[in-house]
Amino acid sequence: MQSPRWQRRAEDRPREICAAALDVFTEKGFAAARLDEIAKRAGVSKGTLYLYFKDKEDLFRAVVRDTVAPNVGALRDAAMASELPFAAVANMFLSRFADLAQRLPVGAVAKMVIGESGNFPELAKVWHDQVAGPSIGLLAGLIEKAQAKGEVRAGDPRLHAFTLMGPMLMGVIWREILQPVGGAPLDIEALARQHSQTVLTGLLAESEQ
Amino acid sequence: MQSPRWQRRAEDRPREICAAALDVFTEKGFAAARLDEIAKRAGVSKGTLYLYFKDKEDLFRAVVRDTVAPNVGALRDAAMASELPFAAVANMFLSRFADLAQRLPVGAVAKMVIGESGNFPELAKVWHDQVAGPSIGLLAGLIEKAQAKGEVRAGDPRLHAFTLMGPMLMGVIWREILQPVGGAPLDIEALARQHSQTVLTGLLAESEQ
DNA sequence: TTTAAATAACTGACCGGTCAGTTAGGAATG
DNA sequence: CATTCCTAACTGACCGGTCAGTTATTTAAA
Repeated sequence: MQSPRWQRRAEDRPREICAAALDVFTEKGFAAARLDEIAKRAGVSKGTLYLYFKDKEDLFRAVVRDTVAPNVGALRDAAMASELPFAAVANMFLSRFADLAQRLPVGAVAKMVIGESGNFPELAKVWHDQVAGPSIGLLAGLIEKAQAKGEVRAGDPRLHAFTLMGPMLMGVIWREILQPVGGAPLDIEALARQHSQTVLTGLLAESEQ
Repeated sequence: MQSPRWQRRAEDRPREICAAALDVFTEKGFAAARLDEIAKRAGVSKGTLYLYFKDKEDLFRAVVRDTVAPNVGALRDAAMASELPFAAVANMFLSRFADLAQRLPVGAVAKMVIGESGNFPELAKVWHDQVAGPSIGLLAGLIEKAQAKGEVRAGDPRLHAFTLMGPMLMGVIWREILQPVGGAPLDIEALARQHSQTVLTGLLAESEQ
């Protein structure tokens, strides 16, 4: 009595397929990703993909959306505590981001969005409108308020936001792209800690300022 | 008396083809780029591509190499003046990078390397070994020296280098990926100026430190 | 027994790469 | 200076493999 050749699992399939697709899409990019490969990794035949997704593009979008969606709210929360001193908020924001980047494939999705931004402008748009834009905007807003209270030095709040977030993005990309080809390992959490300390009070030794 | 259907220009062809290929590869990525499209933009027939390049992959590598190569030395020079105070060196480094990013398609190449890093690991390796690694290493070295002289505060020099360069990378990516889909325009030079000021002496107002 | 789920064989468009043929334009000749 | 010859440079139709998407068929399970 051999086990059945396959089982009907309409509930789990979409998730499993998305997971497999995320792997392949991030490894190869959209165009070079093979549906046969995705099906194989999902433990399913190619035809099955078409039971749950209209076509390759539909699957790609589903993958990005499902992986991005959970992130959206998480960071906003970190800024709710806007009564705290700016230093504390910035600290919290950075460590929250680092935590997120540990558990979710932030780097992988970023890589996909960057790599396919030419072929899927609306995908880059989703990323901008729902992730990067709001995050930067939020930060810039916080910074502006803190400036009004005299907590943060003068300067374009948006550029300050880049100063704050840039190293984290660079860290994520380093891990995703360069670490696999021999780049020295990078501890994102350590980066978040040291960067938040450094950026707030300056890279220069106090005696030099 | 009509002008000839084509001209023999063996000297210029490779450059022209590379330029066209850079455009198409950065727009579409490697897999989605069509050789017919590249040939068309280079004002040449598809067969001509094969007179100068072995195959699509050879062309791709040539494009990346030719575009990356000129950059390699440029930044190193900025650090030669290592007798100057660290603040001056950092300033020079950042503004030099911004200048470079204005004139060369740094963002476009970065996008290509990131997007195709899965399919061309050795390309990511070239980028790491010849561009990112040395730059970070150079910066980290400078920082370490400056720390020894008491100019720069304690902390992992490499992480400090991320703090310094991250925002610039983020700026380049923002311009390349998000600005075209509605992201607010970003002035890289302004970013370099403000960031170098800010990061050296701290984001917090002096009264808060 | 019915039907929804899944498969595996199939199709056809598309595109990287080839190559037989064409042309520009310089060199040799008168 | 005109003419002929020669070949590197170039073209574009074509071929064969690949792969997204379809369909006829089989099977699990209600």
